[in-house]
Amino acid sequence: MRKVDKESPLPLYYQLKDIISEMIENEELKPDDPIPSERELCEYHGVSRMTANKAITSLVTEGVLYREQGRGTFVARSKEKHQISNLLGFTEEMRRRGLEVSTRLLSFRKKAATKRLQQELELGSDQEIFEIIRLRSVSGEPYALETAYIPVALCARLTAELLDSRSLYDVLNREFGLEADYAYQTIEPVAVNDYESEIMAIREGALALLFSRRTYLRNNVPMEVTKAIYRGDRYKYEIVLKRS
Amino acid sequence: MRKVDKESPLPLYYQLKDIISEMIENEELKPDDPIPSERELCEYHGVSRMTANKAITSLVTEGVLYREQGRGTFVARSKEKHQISNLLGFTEEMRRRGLEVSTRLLSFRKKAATKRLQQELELGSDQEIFEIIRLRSVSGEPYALETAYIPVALCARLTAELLDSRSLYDVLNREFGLEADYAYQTIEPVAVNDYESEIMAIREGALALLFSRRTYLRNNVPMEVTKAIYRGDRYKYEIVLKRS
DNA sequence: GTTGATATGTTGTATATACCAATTCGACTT
DNA sequence: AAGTCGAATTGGTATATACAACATATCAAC
Repeated sequence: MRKVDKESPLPLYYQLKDIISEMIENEELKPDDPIPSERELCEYHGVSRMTANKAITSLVTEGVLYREQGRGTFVARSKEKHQISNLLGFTEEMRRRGLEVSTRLLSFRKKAATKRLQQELELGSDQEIFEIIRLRSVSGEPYALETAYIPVALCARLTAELLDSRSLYDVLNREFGLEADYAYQTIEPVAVNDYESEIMAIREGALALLFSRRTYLRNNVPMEVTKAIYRGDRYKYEIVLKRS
Repeated sequence: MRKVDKESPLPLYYQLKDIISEMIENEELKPDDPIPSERELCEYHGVSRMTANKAITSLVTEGVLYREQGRGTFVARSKEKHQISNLLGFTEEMRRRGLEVSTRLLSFRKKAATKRLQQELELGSDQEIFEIIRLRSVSGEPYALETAYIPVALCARLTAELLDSRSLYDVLNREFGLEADYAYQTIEPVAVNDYESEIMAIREGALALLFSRRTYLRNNVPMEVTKAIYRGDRYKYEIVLKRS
């Protein structure tokens, strides 16, 4: 094990954190292995126990280690698996799972916002929105019907051509510098209606999930409102819940 | 300002955290207000500076406060809007919204785990599980039907009486020291079946959401598997998505 | 063999103290 | 009026120590 450098300007507890993290990355310490006890660490490195304690506490709050009183401190199982970035568009989400996705643009038009959309997007009564309706498919099979509403003010130069081959999030990000920061989403069970069943080639009244999402930019400006119908027989929504 | 209670079994730093959090919630301290300096806090409460420091450090890592060296420690701008604690049991979640909730225990028994549950809970073939079926109501109206499976090994002393008046998470936490750390959850649309429709007093075939959840402890040991049916006409699942 | 006390090791919390580093602000100088 | 210096205040880090709470192994007594 490397030792801390007392001459370094870096805090001792910080160096100790690095040393332990490094040993885990090098697999000198594997998941569920006990790390040296606090007393061993402070004797070995010539620091006080509080300093070792601080380094370990920090790694515990980061989820790298876990403690059990009276037993010791152990390496947590890799968290990578549990980290699902859940602010991805549909395309990115599916690609992640290694599936071939395609999107067909069904409708693209500029229109006045309804009262409800005005509220949700925090718009004045004279501001227009884009309405973008797209059909999502995986391996050629329809999967979801998505309608997005975006204030024209945010991306006036948006055209149907831009959306033709690329994902909405990608276009908004690269062409207009719009980056989603957070979103509110609700999920409800619904039965698909006439139009939806025809488009998605499923029977009318079949089960589906309705996702209603409001996405915001970093400065808390609403970026888009999306209503999406996902086929219940193909799609299962997965999320990871974490303790505060 | 309330003072810490030296006779309390709760750690001093923990009490101090609560006191500061409380003052923020009561708006005695508003965003960007400075909180008392560490030295003031330790004199006022009669604790050492390290203890005050520990309380503050903890709140800083939680994002409640932020520090500026040489200037002081300040209340962070409210994250509340974006912070949905999504690892709450049903009871806590509804109470947060100010609704009156009740739970009726329909069934409580010890049984052998199915193959599938053995896998999900990482159990050996001889290990038993508790099956807990509960009906959730809001204002006396049935709302959700929840079936939880928990390894007997984790809470052998669990009884129906314990669950009678308290929430499952509360009992597991306080009586057995089991604290949920993270969970995987899937959501699907379903039509309620015969049994479910009768219990929940809705029409057979009505729309509902099926939540399947696998909850883990901090050491990545599976704690419970839950299948819950939520009435679609009453329940809308809300989540907040954040950028990585 | 089982039980129970004891010793030892672990983390959890807390104190008292010390010095360092960044900021603020007033007093003083120019 | 502007700049400079230094004292005071704030958080940042570190030490040495102590006792509590919990877990586990060991060994003696039954």
